[in-house]
Amino acid sequence: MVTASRTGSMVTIKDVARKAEVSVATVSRVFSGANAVREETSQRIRDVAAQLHYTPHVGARSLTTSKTHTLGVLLPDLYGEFFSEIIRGIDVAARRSGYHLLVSSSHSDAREVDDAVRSMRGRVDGLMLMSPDLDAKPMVDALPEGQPVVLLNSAIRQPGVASVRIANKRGAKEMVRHLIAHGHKRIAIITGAKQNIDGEQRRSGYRAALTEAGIAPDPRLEIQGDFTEDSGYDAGRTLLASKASRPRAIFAANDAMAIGALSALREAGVGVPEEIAVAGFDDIPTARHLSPPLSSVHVPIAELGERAAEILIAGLTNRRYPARHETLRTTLVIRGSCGPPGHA
Amino acid sequence: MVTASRTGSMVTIKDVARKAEVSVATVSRVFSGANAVREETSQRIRDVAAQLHYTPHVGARSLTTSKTHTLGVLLPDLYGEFFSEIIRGIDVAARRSGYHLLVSSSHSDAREVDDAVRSMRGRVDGLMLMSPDLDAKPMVDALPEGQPVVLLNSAIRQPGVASVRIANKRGAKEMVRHLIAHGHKRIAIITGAKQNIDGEQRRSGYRAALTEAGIAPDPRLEIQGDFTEDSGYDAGRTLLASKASRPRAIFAANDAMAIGALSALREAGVGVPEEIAVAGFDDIPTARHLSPPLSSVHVPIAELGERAAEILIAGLTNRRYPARHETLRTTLVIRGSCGPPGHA
DNA sequence: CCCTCTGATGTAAACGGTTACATTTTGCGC
DNA sequence: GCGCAAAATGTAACCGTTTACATCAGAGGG
Repeated sequence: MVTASRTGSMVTIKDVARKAEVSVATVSRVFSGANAVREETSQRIRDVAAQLHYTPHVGARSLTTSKTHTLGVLLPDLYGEFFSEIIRGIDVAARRSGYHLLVSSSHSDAREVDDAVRSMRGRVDGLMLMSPDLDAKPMVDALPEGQPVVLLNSAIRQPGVASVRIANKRGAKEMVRHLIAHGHKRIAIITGAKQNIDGEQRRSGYRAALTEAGIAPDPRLEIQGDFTEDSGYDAGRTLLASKASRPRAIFAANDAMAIGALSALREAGVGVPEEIAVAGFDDIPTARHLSPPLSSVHVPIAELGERAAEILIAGLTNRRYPARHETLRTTLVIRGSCGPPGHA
Repeated sequence: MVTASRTGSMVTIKDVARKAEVSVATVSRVFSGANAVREETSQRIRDVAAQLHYTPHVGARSLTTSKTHTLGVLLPDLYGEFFSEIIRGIDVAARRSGYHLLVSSSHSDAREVDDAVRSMRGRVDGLMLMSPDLDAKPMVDALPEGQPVVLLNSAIRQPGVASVRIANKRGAKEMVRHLIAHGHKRIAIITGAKQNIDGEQRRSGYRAALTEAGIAPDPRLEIQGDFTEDSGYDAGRTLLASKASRPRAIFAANDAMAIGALSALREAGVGVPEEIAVAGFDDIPTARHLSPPLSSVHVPIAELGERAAEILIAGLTNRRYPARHETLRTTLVIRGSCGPPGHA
């Protein structure tokens, strides 16, 4: 077996040029798809290249062309179905246009985001930044001037910066409306992590629905959660404990917390939905396998990533493509956990 | 607001050098952590750089250093909890050592893998390739000579090529043994996709357990699935249909199919586990929320990715690090779907 | 004072490609 | 065969860094 002279000493365009007895320019033209090279020559070069196992060095190429055909993805975390779906959506759009993905996770503060962004300089053509924290402003301000970027589920909405988000408030409002239509008045909410824009907007939708129906929001029915199953469980127990103000329905700001709450109810022997109806948000795959199957607000997560990538790529391809702001609609998914089917 | 002269014309090391009235070499030394630069000079350069918003161009740097501090990840797909967990595990190990991740998905045949590998030339220091197909050999053969690589869940096990895998056979065997210990003799299996190494090994473990217990494998009890929930559902119906050979237990080669089978059983009014016990493989998060909670073989997915990354990085850091082959143990997770607790 | 040595900085050649421009071939009409 | 435009190829500068080597200034020894 023929091995390259030394590991790591890869064959370059020069080696090919020498062996094919042409200049590097000609070889380059063959591989960068330029036209003006005779078929005969082209073939010879291709043969030599194949024989030598030559592969163009993409890094070097991008240095001159200043195109990397790579998209940077900055996520706060990589945990759970939510992020994996986002990435999948991004990947779908990216590969459709021949882009690669450079992913980077756990960016909690502006400092870390800045580091990540710097470390991507010269490696990506554009960035997709997910910053669900309410104080995302500094992160965005820290971005380099001309950096093409699309924000995902971000609290901020700057004129020049494209963004894609979920219609959280609207979705929450619809779900709570549905619960109200079932005749419930005492509806509790398990809120999301403090400082999280999604959680905040969902809570806001919850309140709006109540107000709309003339129901005064009761602070005792708003339990602070943090999007984890455990916090949902705790919240469920808290709600059951208060005899005086026990709710008839619980709206959790995400499915994980709804699952936790369901466990608490089951443990306490409380019937769902007969005694207390439960609904979640996100519609993760697990939701429909629970018993009772969990009603939820379906979020098109993959689509969120896909649209973000599409917008970014559009802006890359066509400079002076306007910075769009898109909001993706959710859909209500009613299952057994919030009442008998066909009741509302 | 001061904008760079033109979008895309980023500030380079030369700009900093000029403004700080030093040579580019000195600036470079400051940013690449070299020592021999006077504190006073260094500070001045840092100030100018900050003022100019200068960030080193990582791509250019890696051209000279031939280090990219990036790991390439090639996956067959990006769908589902399995892959997201893999990536998360890889990410954990990568970021711990300061590496970035370049991910690329949907590689079904050798040709696509080859394309992806080529497109990563010069962009990554090493590769992690997941190729669960039985005919993965050509993909591996197509890899460039000196390319550092770690194989994930691969069918092949070449001397020079590091790999990390799951103890599929052992895990399956343990689960089937457990079912046998429950007194079951007629145990069916819903197998994984043809050509998939994981599925094949799990089936093999199933047979081994039966043989070990002196039970002759019955071909009618081996139903071909493809890892999807739908195929599990179909398999479940098929198994119920055959009156003569209806099984007492069903072992699905993954949880998604077990979920499908459970639906089929529920639909048919068959009691689980009283009439038919069910067990899966993978132990996805959903498993414990099913009713009855699904017994499964827990696979340390994130750990799989993490170990792969660690091995790759070790090989990168320390050339002549031997090509390791690791096999990760699974653990049995017994829940309600295969019998009353404490019965075996 | 001069010499040598050391530490700080500059010079210029890589790294592996692309591409404007120059130069050589080729094909074609006459 | 000649002239000329078009096609094919070569030359060399450049992309933004790093780094071996050269240079230079100042310190210390004699």
